[in-house]
Amino acid sequence: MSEGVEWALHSCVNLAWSGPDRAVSAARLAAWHDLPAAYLNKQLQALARAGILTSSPGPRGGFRLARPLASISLMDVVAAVEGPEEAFRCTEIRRRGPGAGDPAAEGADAADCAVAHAMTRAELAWRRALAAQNLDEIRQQAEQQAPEAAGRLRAWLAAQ
Amino acid sequence: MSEGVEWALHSCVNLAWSGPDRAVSAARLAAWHDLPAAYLNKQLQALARAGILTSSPGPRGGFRLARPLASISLMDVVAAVEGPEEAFRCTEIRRRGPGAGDPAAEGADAADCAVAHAMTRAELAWRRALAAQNLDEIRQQAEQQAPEAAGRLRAWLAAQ
DNA sequence: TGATTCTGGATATTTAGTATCCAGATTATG
DNA sequence: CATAATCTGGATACTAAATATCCAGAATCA
Repeated sequence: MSEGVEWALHSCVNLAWSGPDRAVSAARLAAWHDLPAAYLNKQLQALARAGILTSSPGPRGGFRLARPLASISLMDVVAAVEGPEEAFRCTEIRRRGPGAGDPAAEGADAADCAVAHAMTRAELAWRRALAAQNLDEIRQQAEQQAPEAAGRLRAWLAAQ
Repeated sequence: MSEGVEWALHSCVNLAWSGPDRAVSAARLAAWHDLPAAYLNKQLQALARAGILTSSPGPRGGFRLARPLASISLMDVVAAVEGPEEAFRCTEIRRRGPGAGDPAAEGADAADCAVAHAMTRAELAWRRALAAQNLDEIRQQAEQQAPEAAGRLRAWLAAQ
């Protein structure tokens, strides 16, 4: 799993803390946690393409949340950053070499590989668990641990 | 997820099909599905270190299952091949840059990052789903789809 | 004794992830 | 209108991890 997921999740919470009326540039979001600005910008673009953020160019431009945190699941963010591919990808080794069965008997509509089927089932459990958690829950827990976090971010943004 | 997981799962089922009394060399297991022998050997070594397979050198040597398929879960194999690290690893970006809170206030025993906590919860669901499935279930499903698979493998091994 | 095979380390190759840079388009501000 | 700030997307470079090969040593069987 790429680091971009961690950056994206924190950035979304930071955007919520920064308030609904201001856009925050990729450069400032990156500086807040000392991340590479140009690379974080790529992740934020992916979030914007996925409809999680909106973006606007120009002075006073930047990124902001496209919808309330409570309506953004971890799955939404992971899918936006990591893409649609499954972590386990079946390469159909059972169809290669002497172990490959009779191609005619199996045909194009052969049943799914039992190994791939089992791995996919586990991955679905992971996706369900991601979809069951939303960013507002994360924000609440983070605020319990550090109630001053939102205020510090807003103060720092105002001073930039 | 590395391809080694797919190879390892298929190889375990193939070892079950090859019968309990014979060891199969890495070279033959690899040839059966046209895999790189030396590299598959590395995965099999990992399975042996994890107690899933046993290995013996010399002529008539090779790998065999250390215990019944039904007592080997997908989680066992994935852990053996992929290692103990979590797919999502928290790099604690919240502690870097201006966004880092007062280090004294947080200290060494600071609460877990809310983002990491949520991602870990999803990963636990994945692990549970892997642990809930064993290799014998996979073998049974594969035999339903291709009842002749075990016989073909044994015949091919005998001809080697 | 010789052939077979695992073991583990060293090394090379390939791919994916990380990171930077730039030219173009858009927009706020003075 | 001119300037500066910012996103967009492509091109490119760098780094780390996965993939793959090779070899010397030890164990084992015939």
